[in-house]
Amino acid sequence: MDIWFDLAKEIDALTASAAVEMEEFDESFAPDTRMADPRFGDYQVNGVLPYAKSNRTNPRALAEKLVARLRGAGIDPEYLELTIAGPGFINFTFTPRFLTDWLKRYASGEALREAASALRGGRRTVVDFPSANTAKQPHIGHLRPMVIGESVARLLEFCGAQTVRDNHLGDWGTNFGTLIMKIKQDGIRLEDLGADALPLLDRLYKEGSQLERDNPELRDISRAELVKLQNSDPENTAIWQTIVDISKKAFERIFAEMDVRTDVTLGESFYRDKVQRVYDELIEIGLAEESDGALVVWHDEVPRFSRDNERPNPFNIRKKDGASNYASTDLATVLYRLDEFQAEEIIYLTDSRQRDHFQQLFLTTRKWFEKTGRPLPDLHHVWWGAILGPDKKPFKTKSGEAVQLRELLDEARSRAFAVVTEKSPGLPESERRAIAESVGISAVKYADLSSNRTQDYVFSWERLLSFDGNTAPYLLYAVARIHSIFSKLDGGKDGTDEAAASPVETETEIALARKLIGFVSVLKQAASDLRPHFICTYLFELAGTFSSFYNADRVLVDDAPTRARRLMLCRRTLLILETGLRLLGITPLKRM
RNA sequence: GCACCUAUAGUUCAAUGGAUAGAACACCGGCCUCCGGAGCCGGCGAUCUGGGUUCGACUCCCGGUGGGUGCACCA
Repeated sequence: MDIWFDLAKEIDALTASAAVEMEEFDESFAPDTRMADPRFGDYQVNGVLPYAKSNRTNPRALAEKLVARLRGAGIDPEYLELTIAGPGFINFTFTPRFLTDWLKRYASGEALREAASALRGGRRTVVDFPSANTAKQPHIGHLRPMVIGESVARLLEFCGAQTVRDNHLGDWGTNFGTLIMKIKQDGIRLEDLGADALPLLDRLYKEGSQLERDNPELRDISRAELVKLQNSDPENTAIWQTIVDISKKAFERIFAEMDVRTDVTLGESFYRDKVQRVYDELIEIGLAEESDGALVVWHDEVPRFSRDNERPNPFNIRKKDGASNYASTDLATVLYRLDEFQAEEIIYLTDSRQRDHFQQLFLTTRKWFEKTGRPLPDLHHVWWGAILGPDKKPFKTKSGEAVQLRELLDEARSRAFAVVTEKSPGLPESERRAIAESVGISAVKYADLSSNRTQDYVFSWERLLSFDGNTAPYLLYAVARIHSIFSKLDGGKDGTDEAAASPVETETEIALARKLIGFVSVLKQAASDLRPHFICTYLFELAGTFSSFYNADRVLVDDAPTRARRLMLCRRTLLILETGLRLLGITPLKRM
């Protein structure tokens, strides 16, 4: 029997093929393999229960037969034990020998990555994030797209996807009309602004919008400025370009601090000459039609997008003044990603408020590509809930403004510095600063990742910087602690040979080994649901399982095989913890 | 008004239709001459409400209640 990597998949396949050869089963049988409660085993096959029910046979007896067949079908009893429980659950438990061999087989980051790369084997995937805005200072609303997007991209890449990380910059919207109007009205010379340009632009836009609310006739001026921009008017284009450059620089600084990487930045403006083709095609195939002067797509089969609604909500792909909007550019973007990147999958990361937009985008794209004979990439919208303050309302400053990202990160650093100084007063200040930098940013990221993204979560400095509980500091500490075990051994070398390690033996060793091999299933789940919190939950549990082991079983003992296997468990825990943290976009520390 | 999301211990979060609903914080009680005490072990304590489907429901369906969000020319 091989040392399987994807254990659930192998068990599922083995069970299915055993059943195929039995007259008691037909094709409708699905093993339904899943991770089991450790009390019962490592994996469980539950599919016998519903199958027996629909075929009116005794599930327990059926399970007995299936297990007998499996025992004769290549399952090595030295590696894997099968038992039946209750009404017909089949439990699979890997033996200490298998656990130990698995740990020896998947011994490095490279080995894990290589094995995992089969999960998405080269799939060409565009990850659309973090889609920053222009003319706006980075604020807390930009946190989740960066943090969740980076982690999702890393998860996919670890699983072997070939990704293009595309920062789909919001650089072509109606807001430029307002902004240009205000800039001209105030006679502002952007080239004189220097370093404080972005906060000023942010303010100008807010003031401009307010002016429009007070004087509706200004909206026509703004609209005219936007149309001029879209028609390549040199003056407006120059203003626009300056604004975009200022914004990009500010965001690039934040990306660097947050360790967010994108491959390309193809903003909405990039598609300005590509929307006409979309209009033409959608009109030609009869998908788009005029409504109140705008060009729209109705999806009558979905009640809330249908034309006979009380409050109609069509997919508006061209405004009545002829200008494009984000629906136009998003459609052009899908086509570009298909033509240029041969995208097989596109993943969009935005907050929950854009769910309707993406649903309409996906419906429209599907009909459009079907009619024109194009392959349809898998389209996914990865969305999330809001960050709430202690009062359970959206997290804001005391004056009701959005919290600036710069201020948030600075506060994370200074709070982390205070904590690190309290815990490790002996370290030199420069090192405490460096640790605080990492702990602070990691803590903010981890808080954002550790709960199910579709839920709102409550932001609390105290909790996210705590060294107890499911937090970044706790996990970073667990990593540092294991590093220290090895740094004490002969200058970092443990002087033992893993091949000499005997099979895991004590209850706590076995529990830890089983937890470690469970990483693969968790990785798969996180990558297929695009939910990083599965990784967080797992790492936190792993750290706890390790603590129990480390407390119960002394590592540095004289007996060589025992010492070797316990050191191997330490090394592998470290490997999985560090691998997992990196998948979250967090760089582990060696000392803290 | 219509639609979507959501409701789990005192609090913050888990739980691909599976076995006794898990953690952490807080609270209470134990352990250890402890390889980093930023430790280990245990206790207390919860599925908003009413129906339904299912061998099996926190999970799926229907009706309430509370909270959030969205409803074309903003992105």
